[in-house]
Amino acid sequence: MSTRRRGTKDSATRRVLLEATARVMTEEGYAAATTRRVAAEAGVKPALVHYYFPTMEDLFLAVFNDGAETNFERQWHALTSDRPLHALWELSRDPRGNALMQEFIALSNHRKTIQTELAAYARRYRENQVTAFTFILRERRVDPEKITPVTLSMLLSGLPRSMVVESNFGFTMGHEEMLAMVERYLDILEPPESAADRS
Amino acid sequence: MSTRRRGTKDSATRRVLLEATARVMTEEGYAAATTRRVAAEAGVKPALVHYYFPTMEDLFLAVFNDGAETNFERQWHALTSDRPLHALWELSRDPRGNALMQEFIALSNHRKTIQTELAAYARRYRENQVTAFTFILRERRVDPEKITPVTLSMLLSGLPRSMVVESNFGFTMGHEEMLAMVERYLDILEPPESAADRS
DNA sequence: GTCTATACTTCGATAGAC
DNA sequence: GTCTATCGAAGTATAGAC
Repeated sequence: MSTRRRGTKDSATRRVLLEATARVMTEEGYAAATTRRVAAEAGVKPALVHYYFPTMEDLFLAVFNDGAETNFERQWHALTSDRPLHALWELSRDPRGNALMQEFIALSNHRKTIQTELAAYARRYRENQVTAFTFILRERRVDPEKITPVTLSMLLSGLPRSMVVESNFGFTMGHEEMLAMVERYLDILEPPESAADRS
Repeated sequence: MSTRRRGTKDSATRRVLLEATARVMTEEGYAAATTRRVAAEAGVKPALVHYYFPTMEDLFLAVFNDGAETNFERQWHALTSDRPLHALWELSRDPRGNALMQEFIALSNHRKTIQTELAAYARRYRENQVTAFTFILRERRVDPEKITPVTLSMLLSGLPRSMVVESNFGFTMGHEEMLAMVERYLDILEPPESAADRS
């Protein structure tokens, strides 16, 4: 992260640039997010990009943190909802939050700074889930031999993630069947109409 | 795919270029696989790359098909082994076959031709598994309410895939626990010493 | 048939006018 | 805070020498 002078943190233009970059990245891949392309998407001149973000790395990191914050908020909403497991499953199936992170994962292959941020983000995200799941599974008296908080977390995140990836290149074989199976399973852990509200 | 004149299919230089490209892609990401970088890795002049592969797209497609073939061979070995489920799980956990495909998935975001190839590859790969699993699950009398061939296939591929991705950016929280859980489960379907050779 | 020299484009980034 | 002008490096691809 460079320390050169730059625009204020709450500038409207800055926001426009962040959103333009995220849009380009999700729709055309991170490699398409060039100074010129981003500027065009934001409706400004290329040099202005470097006024707000001295290097491309600064820009990518800002976009990442912005997206991470959004994802944490969504996660919070899901975890505090009536049926956290169902809500989380739906959230993970949503291509919106996934697409951008997918690009950062790819980008992290040759940007060490992104790699560090990504690991910290993933850790916090999983920890949040594990904390919530510990309560849920304990309350449901689920046998730890069958499933544990962290394995459930990995299942409910990893599985939809790879399904979203497959959908993105037009491959959906087995998706519906998986969907039905997972929902049957989640309905056992979290009955539909809170019919099984045990003490 | 361009139709311009190019080197013979079995040229040694061609092979060197394919392997150099695969190496650069897996180690530094697809965006690093540029004409110059690949040439340097292969120890040839940049322009020679375009003699064998008129466009970068031609090169990417050739590398993809090469890797796909390797993966199909590995899959075949796993599916025809003593304990296909265990072998397949190990195969999917292997970063080697995964890393390159991961890059092509990212690349497919803005290369339509890659996208098409990828979908065809994924389809064939999953179909192979589903065929084998149909026999295995039927033989084991597994309740289709619990797991079906295609869902098992998705689990045994998607889960390790997202674990490999996480490992790549240095995040392994829960991996060991998941590993232990899956192996316990696989041991039920495929007992260790073929102790349960029924019928 | 194999490789090199080179054209042309686009990249990130900066200096300085407004 | 935004724009014009421009730099050197790196990108793909081609024409033509060997």
